[in-house]
Amino acid sequence: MPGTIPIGEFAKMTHLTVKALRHYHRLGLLEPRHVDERSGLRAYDADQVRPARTIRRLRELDMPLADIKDLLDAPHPVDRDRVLLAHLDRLESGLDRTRLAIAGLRRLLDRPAPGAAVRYRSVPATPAAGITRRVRRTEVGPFCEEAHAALPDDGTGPLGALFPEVLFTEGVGEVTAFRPVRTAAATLVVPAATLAVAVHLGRYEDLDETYGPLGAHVTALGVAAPGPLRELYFDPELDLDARRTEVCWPITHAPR
Amino acid sequence: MPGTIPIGEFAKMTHLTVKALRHYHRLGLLEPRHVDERSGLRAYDADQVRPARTIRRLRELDMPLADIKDLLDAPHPVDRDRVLLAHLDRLESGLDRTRLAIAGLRRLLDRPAPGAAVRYRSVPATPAAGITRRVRRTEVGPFCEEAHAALPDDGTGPLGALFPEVLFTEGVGEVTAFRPVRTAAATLVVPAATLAVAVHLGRYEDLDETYGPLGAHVTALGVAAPGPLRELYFDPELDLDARRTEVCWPITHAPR
DNA sequence: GGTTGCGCCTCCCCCGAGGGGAGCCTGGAT
DNA sequence: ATCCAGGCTCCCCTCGGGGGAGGCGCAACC
Repeated sequence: MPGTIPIGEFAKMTHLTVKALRHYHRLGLLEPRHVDERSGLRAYDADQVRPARTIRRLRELDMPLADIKDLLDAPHPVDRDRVLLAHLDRLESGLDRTRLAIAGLRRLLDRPAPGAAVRYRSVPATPAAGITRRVRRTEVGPFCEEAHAALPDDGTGPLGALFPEVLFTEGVGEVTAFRPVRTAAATLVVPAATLAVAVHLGRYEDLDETYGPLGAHVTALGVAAPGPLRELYFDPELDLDARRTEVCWPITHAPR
Repeated sequence: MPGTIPIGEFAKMTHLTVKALRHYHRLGLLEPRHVDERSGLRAYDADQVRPARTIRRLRELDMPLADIKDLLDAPHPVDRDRVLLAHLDRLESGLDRTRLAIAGLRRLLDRPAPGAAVRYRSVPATPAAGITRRVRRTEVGPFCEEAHAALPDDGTGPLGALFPEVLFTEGVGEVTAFRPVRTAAATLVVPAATLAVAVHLGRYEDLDETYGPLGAHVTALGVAAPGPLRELYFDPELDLDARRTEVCWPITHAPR
């Protein structure tokens, strides 16, 4: 006689609420062993307690239900481990993010407004090897790292990236990671521009600290121009805190 | 001339999306310096970049917008620190939760089904000192700890708690933390009951591992009875992993 | 024989922090 | 004259359920 445990009893055994159990049923995550056709009453079996407990533990790790489903459906323990490890990686990077945010917050509270030394520069159109992909702003770091690693280097210039304005206004856009190369090896042309440039020292995650003063400077002078922003990375191999990055904001002309 | 930076420009400076900025405006979290009455166009000022960055950092810490508002509105740095520390505590406890979940998951994957040794026992109505409060299941641990610390002890019996069925089925209910005392000092009576009892060794957070087999046992015998479940805590002063807890499930009668 | 009341059901709306997109307005460039 | 960029509002969607309304069937109680 399959399915003998009513949902309320099952809830007590698993410490999952009735609401949650019905939700998991609807999603096909944990189907009661038997559902009465007339009344719709759910009936569970004792051997479903373990999967239910697994779900509960994974939810305590904030794993999305879709991933939990994948994990439970995976027939092979290897696949399960893969999903699990992927999630633990996510947790880990969330932790990193938290640590960085705390560090940034501390700087924000401790220091007064830093201000930025801004220079102006006109650059010609430059042939480069590059990779373009539509990414969210939160994924820019990993994308650039990956893309830059895949680019050739013939010593023509530093690594860089182009960020369209929509990336900032809408949070997603076509980012181009590039490195200048001799014309023969180029896959794209970094457009000519007149730029206001500020130097950022430190982690890439803290670049907003330089964008603020730079942008304020540019708009205060009324020389802001449309077009993608760009960043140039001079010491990607150095320690996180020692990296020098140029942030370049398009302008119509160098003031005065 | 207050308010000169349009929202898109401000988004580039702060790395907040236009959507997010409008959302913060609606909530009164970050009001543009100026809003055109006719067109509704928002205009920000350069000195709003810093508060915006603060918001961004706090959001990276998953602080709720309401708390961020409190923090920004707090005139006194002491108040700010209080809100901030409270949030860091929350993060910390979230981390604890994660660690526990990982440990529980490991046990779940490593060990086969543990099974539970179940005994039966009838207990008489017992006078006790107790505290009752409506709590969510996730807050049961802190509540019991706090309540038990406030209860008198005359050596009559071990600490315990009563959990109504709705606590499990709906996730919230009136929990009673108690300790048996001589009649004169009693504030409530723990009701008489016939109980199926299983012993749990280890952390309170892992008690569901004992509820499962115990409940399965009880329902398999068909002797489940209505009424609150109870737990008795024998070694609350021992190390987390060494604590002995009796989980008591109401039954109609001891089988055979 | 009513009438509670429990345990279960479905259905709908709600949260938080925005994302996605439709549809409109306005100003500047072509 | 037309197009587009960039702004606006409004509405629906996400995810993991919580809260509650309203209904069904069964058991116990008066």
